[in-house]
Amino acid sequence: MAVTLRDVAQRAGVSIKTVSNVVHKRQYVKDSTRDIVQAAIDELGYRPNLSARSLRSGRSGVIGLALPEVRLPYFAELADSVITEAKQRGHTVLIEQTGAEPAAERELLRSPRLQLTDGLIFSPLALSQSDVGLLEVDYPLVTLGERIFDGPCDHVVMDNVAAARAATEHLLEAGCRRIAVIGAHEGEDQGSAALRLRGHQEALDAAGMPRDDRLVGYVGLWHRQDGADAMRRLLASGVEVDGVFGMNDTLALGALRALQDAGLAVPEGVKVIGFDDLEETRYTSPTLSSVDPGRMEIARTAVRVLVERIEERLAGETPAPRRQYTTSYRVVPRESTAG
Amino acid sequence: MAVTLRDVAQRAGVSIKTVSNVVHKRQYVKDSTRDIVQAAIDELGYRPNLSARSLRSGRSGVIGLALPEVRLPYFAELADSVITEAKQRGHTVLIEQTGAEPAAERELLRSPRLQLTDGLIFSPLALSQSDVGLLEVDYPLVTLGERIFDGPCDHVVMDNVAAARAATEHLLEAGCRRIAVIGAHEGEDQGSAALRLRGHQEALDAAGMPRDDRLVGYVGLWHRQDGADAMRRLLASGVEVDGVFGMNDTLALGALRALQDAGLAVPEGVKVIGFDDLEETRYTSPTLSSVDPGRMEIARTAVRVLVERIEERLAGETPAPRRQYTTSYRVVPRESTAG
DNA sequence: TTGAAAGCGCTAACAG
DNA sequence: CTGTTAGCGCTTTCAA
Repeated sequence: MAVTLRDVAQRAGVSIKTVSNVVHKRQYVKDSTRDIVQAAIDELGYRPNLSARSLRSGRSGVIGLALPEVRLPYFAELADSVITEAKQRGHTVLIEQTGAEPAAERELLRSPRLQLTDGLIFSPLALSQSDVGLLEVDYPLVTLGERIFDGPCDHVVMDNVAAARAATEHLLEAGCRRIAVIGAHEGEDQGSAALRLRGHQEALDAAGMPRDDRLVGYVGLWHRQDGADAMRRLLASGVEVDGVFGMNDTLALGALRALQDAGLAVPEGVKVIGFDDLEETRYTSPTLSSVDPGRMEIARTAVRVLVERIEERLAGETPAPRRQYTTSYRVVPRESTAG
Repeated sequence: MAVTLRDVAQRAGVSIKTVSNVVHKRQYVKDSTRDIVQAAIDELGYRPNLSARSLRSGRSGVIGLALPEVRLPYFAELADSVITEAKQRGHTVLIEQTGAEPAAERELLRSPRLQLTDGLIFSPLALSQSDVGLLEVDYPLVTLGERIFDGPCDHVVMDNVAAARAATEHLLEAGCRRIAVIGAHEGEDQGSAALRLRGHQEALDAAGMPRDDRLVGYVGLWHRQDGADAMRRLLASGVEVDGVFGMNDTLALGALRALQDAGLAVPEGVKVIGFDDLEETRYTSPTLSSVDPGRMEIARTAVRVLVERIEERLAGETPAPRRQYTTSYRVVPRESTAG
């Protein structure tokens, strides 16, 4: 079966401690000994048993990433960034999908499935302030997004209000006066949808433009289909529209499709901006203006903070106070808001 | 620190074996005992240490999934399917990205990073027949795709030649006579690109159409940009085109964009079909015809076969012979090949 | 610079 | 039905 430290030690004629020292590239091993041991390792094809190492040392080198669904482009790109960053730091990533279901999100945090993970990066969609107690867990946890403001854990967040405000300001500068916003959630007041809606309204207010409820497109999820459906309903209602802010790119692309189906030219008749700066926005027709939420920075920060917590914990230090990290965003103008 | 079986046993006044029996929902536990133990588990918030369980039992409940990059939509959707299917069977998924680099793919198979994984689903891009020896590993391994025909492991594959042939036949039936194919790899003869090119050519041959090298678009990768660039080169060369087969949807969407930039109407002037049936093909403008490669079936089969191998191995059975599984495909006509 | 030995938390064989 | 106990492979004092 598997080759163990003991096998290598026997082959090399040394103790397992010495082999362990070689494996971990520790000093205090005579060069000649190291060579002999290394040769034995290579011959036998020794690979450390990570379960045993993890049991003994208390760390597995695996971090968990919980998100709604990886097939949604934003989360696919986020997962990519997290995996890449984690690899840099010698960690692998285990992915848990919550399907954006509140029950699944709540269960996840207590799930034994995470037990061989050193810590968790969690992008909740459905949790709200009332679930804040659930975030009191006995392992390192970093949350992403803005659902939970005052959780007991570190938190990486983008300024959704300001970013959304910038998106709508961009449409205003492009001359739009009847701006629809697609992606609102009925009755929500602290999720991404609520914050982006607020930013949108702040931009309108600052420009002295009236808020018009008929220009708010409510949706269930933030998929393409939802964007298309909401846009169709808006158009069918007969309300006049010359600009659309999609709360994410997939919504905006769905809306774009609905506009084109209705014979409206983008950007000539209606201008459209999305949010997330997905790769595909560079290849649609027209290319889609968007807000870059600083995905790489979010991933990098989350992984860094999590790894710091893991190490702090392992060292038995008293935990530093929880922090909130705010990343930066920027508007990326493309064809859909040109001219 | 963490609550162990021993703690629970002490609290409940039973032995750890009994607690273990309760945790594993085994029979032969008196109801009254079970209740007491369960109460202790809940009170103490016991969660099994999976590292220890894994060390002892030889299985971690984690399967590895190695792919080029999750941010590529096809792989994002594949990962989603694999994760969903694995969850059904009580496994979690650890993702490794190879970045489509040969060296990374080769290293991965020997990497200790996979050591706490029960088995691996591997979607290689750069390995070739000469690397077949690398696939001789001492853990359960299932490969996806068609790079390696005669590997020593189970293999889930779609019939690329037939599927590509069907795509080009679809264009021929729609009346195309000058069909470009985008995505060929220079000098390759056994990867997806080569197989899909072959299928394309078979369709031309069967229809008695000439092969025209000027209609073959060579690319480096299969990203949108590559599709757009290849299409632009083709158009710039002055060759006549009335149909385009993109070897995957992102290539096709890049090409679509290039066609539209050149003022060509799709589908009126040029018809376009892709491959992968990504969700976004339903929302582009025009919607993109594609070939559904049976992603769910691929994922489901791969996970099932892998889990079977893991169990076979755990039971100490002599391994059944390696098998190849071929999944089904179908052409999905949409607006880009209509009329 | 190297060796001996304890034990991380759990499973399962064996005993009662 | 329930308890006892021997390791799984590794890390890590503590000695030598």
